[in-house]
This record gives sequence, C-alpha cells and structure tokens, in this order.
Amino acid sequence: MSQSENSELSAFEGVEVLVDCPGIQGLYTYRIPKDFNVTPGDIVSVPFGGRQLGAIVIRLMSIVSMSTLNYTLRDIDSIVSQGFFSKDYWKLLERVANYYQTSLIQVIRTALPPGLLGRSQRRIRLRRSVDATALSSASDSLDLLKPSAQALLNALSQSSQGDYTWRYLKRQHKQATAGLDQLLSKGWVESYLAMVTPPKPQQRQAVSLTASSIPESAALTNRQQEILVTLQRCGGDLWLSDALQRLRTTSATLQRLAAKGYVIIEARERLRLGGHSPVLADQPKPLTPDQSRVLSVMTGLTGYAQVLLHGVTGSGKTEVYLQAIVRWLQAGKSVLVLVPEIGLTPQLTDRFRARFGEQVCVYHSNLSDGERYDTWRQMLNGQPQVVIGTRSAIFLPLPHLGMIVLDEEHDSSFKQDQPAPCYHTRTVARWRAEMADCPLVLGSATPALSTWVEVKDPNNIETFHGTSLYYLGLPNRVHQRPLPPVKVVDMRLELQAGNRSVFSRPLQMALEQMQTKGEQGLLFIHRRGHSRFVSCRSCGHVMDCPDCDVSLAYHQPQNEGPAHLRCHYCGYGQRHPDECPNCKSPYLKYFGSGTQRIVHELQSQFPGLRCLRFDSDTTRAKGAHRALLERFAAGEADVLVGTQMLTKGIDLPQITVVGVVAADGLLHMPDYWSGERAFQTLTQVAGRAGRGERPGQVILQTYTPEHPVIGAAKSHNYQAFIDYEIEHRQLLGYPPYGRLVLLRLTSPTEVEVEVAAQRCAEQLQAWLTSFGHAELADDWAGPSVLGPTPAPVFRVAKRYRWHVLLKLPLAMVVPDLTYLRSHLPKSVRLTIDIDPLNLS
DNA sequence: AGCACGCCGACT
DNA sequence: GTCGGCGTGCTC
Repeated sequence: MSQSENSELSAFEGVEVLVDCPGIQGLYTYRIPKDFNVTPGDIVSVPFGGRQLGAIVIRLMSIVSMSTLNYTLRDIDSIVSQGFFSKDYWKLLERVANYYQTSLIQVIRTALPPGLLGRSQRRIRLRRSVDATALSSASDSLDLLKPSAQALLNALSQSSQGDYTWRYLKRQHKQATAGLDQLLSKGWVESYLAMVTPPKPQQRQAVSLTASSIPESAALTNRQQEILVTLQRCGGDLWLSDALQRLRTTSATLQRLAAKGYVIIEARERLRLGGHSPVLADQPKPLTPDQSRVLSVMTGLTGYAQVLLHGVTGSGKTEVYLQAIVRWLQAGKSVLVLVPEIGLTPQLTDRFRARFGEQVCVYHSNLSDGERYDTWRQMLNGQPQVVIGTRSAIFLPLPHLGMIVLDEEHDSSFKQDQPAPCYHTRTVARWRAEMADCPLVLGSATPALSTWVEVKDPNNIETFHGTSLYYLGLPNRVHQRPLPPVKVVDMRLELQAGNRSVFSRPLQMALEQMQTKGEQGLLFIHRRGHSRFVSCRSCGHVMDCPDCDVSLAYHQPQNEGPAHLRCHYCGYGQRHPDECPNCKSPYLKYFGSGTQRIVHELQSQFPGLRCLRFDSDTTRAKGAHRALLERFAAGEADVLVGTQMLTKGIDLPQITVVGVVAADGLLHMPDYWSGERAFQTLTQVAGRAGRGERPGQVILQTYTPEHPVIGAAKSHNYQAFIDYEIEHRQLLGYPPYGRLVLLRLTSPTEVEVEVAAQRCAEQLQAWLTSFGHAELADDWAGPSVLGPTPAPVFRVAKRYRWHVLLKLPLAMVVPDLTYLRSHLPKSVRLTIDIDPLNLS
C-alpha cells in the first residue's frame, strides 16, 4: 500500500493516445509505467476493452490533470517504436486531417506502413482435446449443428493448423457468428487473441573485416591469411552464408578468426527492398538548350518553390529530373519522385536504377507488408536517396528532403477517393515541400488546368505572392523530332462512304504502310465503364451483381480453369454459369472487351498483322505488364491494342502509328472535367508516336470532329485547350474557379439514405442562406447545393448511395461538414470528399 | 471492430 | 419459467 502511494507521489505521468480502432477517434488516457520513457509520436501498445491495440502518443499528462479524471486508468503495455515523427511530419498529418475533414488517426493509418500500428487479432482454433475421435463419438450431436457451424468446423479441421483469424472465417462463411457461438458453447473450438507483431526487420549473420590492412606477421595460418585476403577483395563485408560459399570455408574457421579479432560476426538487418533486375549503368545524356535552361533554373532553387515543368511528350523531362536529382544527392539530401502507378512505368524505374543504382528505392502498395516496412524504416537513417513511389509515398518519413517531383502531375490517380482521407497528392506535396523548405516540381505534357492557372494566371499572382512559382517549358522534342501530325477522321463521313468497319480508310492505310515498313503501332480504345460483361444471346439477360447495380465482370483464370464472374465494386464472385439463369439458353456469352473486339476485327481485316492486347485483362498478373511491353519492344507483334494504360510510360522509338479508335466516349463523360481528361488522354496517346528516328503519325477517329478539344489535340495546342476550358469553368464556377465538396452517403436501407441526403442538402442550403447567398441562386458561378441525387452506381455491396455536391466560390471558407454526421441515423455513412475528381 | 449487456420469441 | 436470437453502447 505504502509502495503504491510512493509511486503515485513520484513522477507518475500519463499520456493521451490515439488508438487504432475503427470507429474510435477520440483521445484515451493511460498511465506510463515507471521506467518507461515515452514521448509524443511514439507508437505504443495499449489494452483497450478486451484487446491489445496499437496507439500513438499524442501528449504527456501531468499527475495533476490526471487526478481530475473519474475513471481508473490502465497502463501502457509496451512501446512498439520510438522517434519516427519529427515535429514537421506531425504537422503535415494534422494539416491533412484538417483540410480533408477526417480524423487524425485515419490519416496516420494511410501514412504509416501496414502493421506498424499492430493490433491483436481474434483467432479461432480447434480445441486440442477435440480431434477426429472426439468428434466422431459426438457424431449424433453433429447433426444438431447449424449448417454454419458445420461449415466452420469443416474449414478448421481441414486446415493443417486448425486455426484461422476470425476476420477470415467471417468473410468466407455467412452466418459465421451464429455458427461460432454454437461451436464455442460446445467447447469444440476456442477463441483467443494473438498479437500481430509489426513486421520485424529480418536479421542475418554478417561477417566483416575489422582492420583495413591484414597484418602479415600475425599468428595466422596460410589458410586464414588467404580467407582474409579474399574477404577483403569481396569488399570486406559479406553475409555469413555468402562468405562460406565465396571463401569456400566453414563457419568454425571464421569463428576462429573472430576469436582472434580479425573479423566480426554479428546479426545485421537485412532489408527486403525487392530484387532488382540488373540494369546497365547509364550516363547523363547531353541536354538540349531548352533542357539545360530548365535544369539550371531547377538546380538554382533554394527553399520552397513550385515549379511547373511543362514539357511536350518526348521532350526529355525524365533526363532533366535525373540531372537535377544528382545535385541534391551530392548535397546529402534525398529526393521523392511520385508517379501515378508504378506498375505502369517499369521503364522509368529502370532508368532511375540505371543512373543511381542502389540509391533508388521503390514504395507502393504492391509491395509485401515486410518490404514496405523495411523500405519505410530504412529511410529514417537519413542517407541521401531517391524514392520512387505512388501517392501514399508522399507520407514517407524522408529526412533532409531536397526536392519533390510529381511526374505526370495531371494524372487523376494522385487523388484518393476510396478510404478517407480523400487527399490529392499534389496538395499534400505542396504542404510537404513548404515544410521541408524545398522545391516541388510538377511535370507534365498536359498540366492539370488547376496547376496551370495557379502558376500562369496573372490574376493569381496576388493570391500567391510570397511563394515562388516557376513556369518552365520544354516546347520541343529532343533531337528536333517533330510532334506527330494528327489526322482527324470524321467517322460519319466514313459511314456515308460505305465503310462500316471500325477502322477508317486512313487508319487502314496507315496500318498497311506501317507493316510493310516493319514499324509498330498502337491502337487506343476508350473503355466506357466495365464492358467485360456476360449476357445471353437468346433473351438478353445480363449477369448482374446481386449486391450492386453493376454487371459482373468476366474473368478467365490463367491456367485454363473454369471462368469466373466478379463484381468490380464489392468483390462478389461466382462461377460462370453454363446456361442463362433466366431462359436456360446455353448461349450465355462473354461480351468481349473493347480491346478484344478490336483485336478480332484487326485479325479478320489484316490477317498478317500480329496484335498484342494490352489492358487490365492481359496485364493483371504480376509482372505481366512489363513482360508484354518487352515482347512488344522485341518486335513480337506489330500492333499493341489497349486502353488507358497506353497513355502512360511507353517510350518506344519504333512506334510510328497511333490510332484512336473512337474519341467520343472520352469527350462525353459526366463530370465537369471530361474535356480536360479527354485532351490529356488524347495528347498523351498521340505522344507515343514518332519518338525515334522515323516520323510518326496519329489517326484520331471521331463522330464530333468539330469539338474544340479534338481541334486542340489535333494541333497539339495546349493553349487552345486551356482557353476553351477556362471559359466554361469560370462561367459555372467549377474548379479552379470554385471549390467542390462531394458528400457520399450510403446505407443498407434505401429510404434512409435518401432522407439523410435530403436532410444534408437542406442543412447546407440553410447554411448558405444564412450567409445571404440565397439571392445569388441564379448566378451559375455562385455557391450552390447540387442534389441530392442518387449516385451513378446506385447500389454497391448492398448499400444504397446518394450524393450531395456543394459548390463554393474560392473566397468562401469550406465549412466544417463533419457535424452533419451527428444528425445522421446510424445506418448511414458519410464520406466527405474535398476537391473531388471522381464524381461517381 | 469486438464484446457485454439487455430486451423479446420458441422451447424444456 | 429459461435459452438464445441480435439490437445498442462502450472501450481510458
């Protein structure tokens, strides 16, 4: 008793922590056990209800403030890791949480590698006393089991360990809760908590030489001498396993050398940074005058600056990045290079590896948890390095940032819209660069309109005074290669002339000429939505997802297995049925994707032409993307037929023909920026042609050749596109001349969402009115509440979806919308998307 | 998310 | 009368 009083009097402190638990966003207070040294930012493990959770220490608490609490405190269990967060890093996360109206813990979850905030997992296992014999003796009572309990029991007894996570079982079996309860009460299975340990750095034994020179005279045998010399020649530092092989010796011999103090054998971290395919070393290329000018501006920057590097396709932006990066590395700083999708740009990663070798590391969500953790952790050592990553890499804890590059900055995959925070990488990058006081380089051949306006619009100079904005143009391709001429073909005239093929006569001609000259081409198809659906040739029935309002996507497994149908939205899957569930007709067929149909057409019209399909079907498998590109580059095919993927990261000099099968699908998308997206896509695809010695050409087929976007794409005239697009954005008050906020509401009950959406819209309307904006209702650019409207895909994963769109002038502050949640029924979930791009 | 508590229907 | 369904609310 006296002892506990004693400890209360001593430095008995507490902490407020953020626990990593869905549905919890508040702070919780814990006691720090004596001899624990905890500081804000540390990751700890705490007891929470019946479980052990990961948590982040937000602030320390004194005994005094804790004494006012009227509940008993529990102790921090253990410290998971310390010293990860600098003050600035913390501020960045807070800023993201504030701007995107999400909880800090949500942002932390996106920023940290998975598993770092490890939490305990509920697992289910067979009781050891219950084996087959016990079960068979109880077979009479087996019959009394519910089907769900039987299914669980089957699953458990068929697995080797008889042990699964509860999460997994629940996903695999319906009614799992009921089944489990029965099994638990019979005492056949048990439920226990297992701590998921954060991925630990792998430890391996390493051998290293202690002295730089090997003493000749020492008491060494010839063999020992020999080993030391070889070890030195290998760099003086080897993994034990490698050393045994390379030195052809035994560990006993090395131990003896260690005992004599010539080498050290110790466990060291082995970083799982992914096996690199060896690449040839690469030297800096000579620059064009344009490139040199841009480079010298970039390398002359000190402190925060925002640079728009606007270089036409093939103008050599990457080479400029590479040479600018050298400067930062030499100054002992690191560089973050953000790309839209890493899988799509193997060529870019290779070039960085060729130039910087081991100083390059890659970070994206396709890495295993261990690889991600290692890459993440390795950065804390502060060594200068280049990190190439996708959007979440903007949160990597790189100390000493010298520069951030956002390549293809216009790409919409930099915007996250699935789990909150719905952040845009460009926005976060801006804040990060500001805090690190380093330049941010935004590179693109087709800059986002918002970026252009921010950097170029003279009206903005006042708004952004005090920050340095640079516009750097690379208006010409390298080696004075011209941009490929674009021929716009009016498909209406083709039809009138009796050509019913999907290929216009000019495209047919171009393909023929291309083949005779032994050149290669690309055919771009815009796939509207998900067209890999299955429908019945007899009655027209379409296979739909039972839980969502979308058709199921056809999926052919690689190894000739049975075909599957899968819902792209919720993951529901089923076998491809043999007959139509509606009319029993066996003619239930996969309606080929756009690409597949085009390949078919090509093959019947040009039997000699070899095609490769390049779309999400054929590149799904790991590495398939790269493999396909390599086959194409090696000349295994004449034409690459594909979708959106063709617009990214393909830099092949032998491509001379690019065909856009139909531009119209692109032009008429139901959002405010469809014109921008169309121009960007068309320009990017067109830019794949004529990158080598031979001149290229682009055939653009459309039913609306008079559309201004088509005109701008035809003449590679970015300014013309900007002028056209700015006009209607300004008129309607759309970004960047206004701000949008999208409220996404979902609920399993159809009426509840509708009512809730209605309520939200009314509240927002009332809020606008209170500002005296009601009379502006007929001003199209003014503030307004659009909706509520049912979402374009009305039902996903058994939940109904409604949208409310809020449009505000730039001068207005975005209100705190999280309060709307307090008025919603529990079944309704609300996602707040600030500056949404995806409005569906 | 997970677990406990608590309130209504079909069984011993 | 109880067992067992799952709705609701809390976790320092």
